[in-house]
Amino acid sequence: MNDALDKAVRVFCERGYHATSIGDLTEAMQLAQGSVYKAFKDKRAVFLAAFDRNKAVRAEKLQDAIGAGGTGRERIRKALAFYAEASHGAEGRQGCLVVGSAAELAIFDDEVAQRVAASLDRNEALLTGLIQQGQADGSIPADLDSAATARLMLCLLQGMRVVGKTGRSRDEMAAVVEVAMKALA
Amino acid sequence: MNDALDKAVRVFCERGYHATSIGDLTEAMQLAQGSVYKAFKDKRAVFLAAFDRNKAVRAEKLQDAIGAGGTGRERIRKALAFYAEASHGAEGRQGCLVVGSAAELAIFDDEVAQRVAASLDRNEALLTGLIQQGQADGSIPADLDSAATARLMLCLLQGMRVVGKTGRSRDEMAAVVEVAMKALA
DNA sequence: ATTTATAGGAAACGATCGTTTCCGAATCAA
DNA sequence: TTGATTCGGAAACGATCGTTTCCTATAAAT
Repeated sequence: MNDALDKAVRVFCERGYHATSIGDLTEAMQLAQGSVYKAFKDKRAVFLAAFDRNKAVRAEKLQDAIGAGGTGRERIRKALAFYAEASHGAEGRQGCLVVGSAAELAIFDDEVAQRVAASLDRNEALLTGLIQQGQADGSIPADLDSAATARLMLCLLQGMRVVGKTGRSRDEMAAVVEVAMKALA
Repeated sequence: MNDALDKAVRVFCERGYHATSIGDLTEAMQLAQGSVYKAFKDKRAVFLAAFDRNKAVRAEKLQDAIGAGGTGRERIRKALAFYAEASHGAEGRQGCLVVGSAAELAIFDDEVAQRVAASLDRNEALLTGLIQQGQADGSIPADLDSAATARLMLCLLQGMRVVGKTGRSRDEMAAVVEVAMKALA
């Protein structure tokens, strides 16, 4: 089922919610229409499940990317690099489900809006934690505003995914990461 | 007609392309269906016209915001503040047509993709110009990578519009701007 | 005043969508 | 082998969408 949801995630990323038909989903998930409606109440339920699945997968990959060791500064760089990697080439063009959901559904679907906000808040909190770790281990100045800096990083990450939809190169995005590290001065 | 297109822009921002019906457009634009189809070939043509109209309006407001005088550094700050202002409260929730188009249409509509890329490129070039002006007037270090820094600013601006959809306060966004200025050190 | 052009608005079209229902095939238990 | 249960897939539903057409009313022009 998770495999099928991963396929659904890709379709929803590429086409958005309203432009993906049930046929698109069944084709991508390799399930019959009957099976889809047996497993999910309706299209929206598939979307919400795909959203949650995507959130879990991306969160795990992000945790793997930033690792357990290293200074807070190094781990911040790895987090930025992780998003840079997802914001170029084919994966960049595929887009981000959180960004797409924020743009398409956040106004008219409270439940989706809540999940989008929760995803962003979670990322913001993770960034804040990394910054505070850096301030504790001395790799980031103690007088830095950790909350505002984490918020800047959050905006930057989401923006990279937007800009990445227009087809940028890995080097372009990697250069952005290097400049962004100045915010930790 | 520009008034009507401005209304169309708002609807497309809030609902996205696929979720806005012709009825939504006629209601917002205060035009009869017949009039819409007399002025535009189809819904997509309305969208493209609205996109262009939005681009012109926002570009003019941005130019007004950054002004003609001041150092490059000051004008960069004004540009960032202009986007911060658009990324909080009700206007923030309304969203950005460029971001929405990038997420929803950039993959399956080459013409829209081209316009989205052009909008981003234009903003990136404008930021690059402001940075280079700052390097010329001494308000920004000469050894700074103007291209990469402008790209970072572009990602940040688009990201602010994404995060702004979840309802942030003016102060939160203003604080991001202050931190972002560190990238010009 | 008559004609012409224009905009508004209703109606109807084909198409597509999400959803439900139904039936045949396959799997597994007894 | 028989029976029950699950799953795939086709068909059909009502609804909605984008689009076209047609008719009326208003205003401009002769």
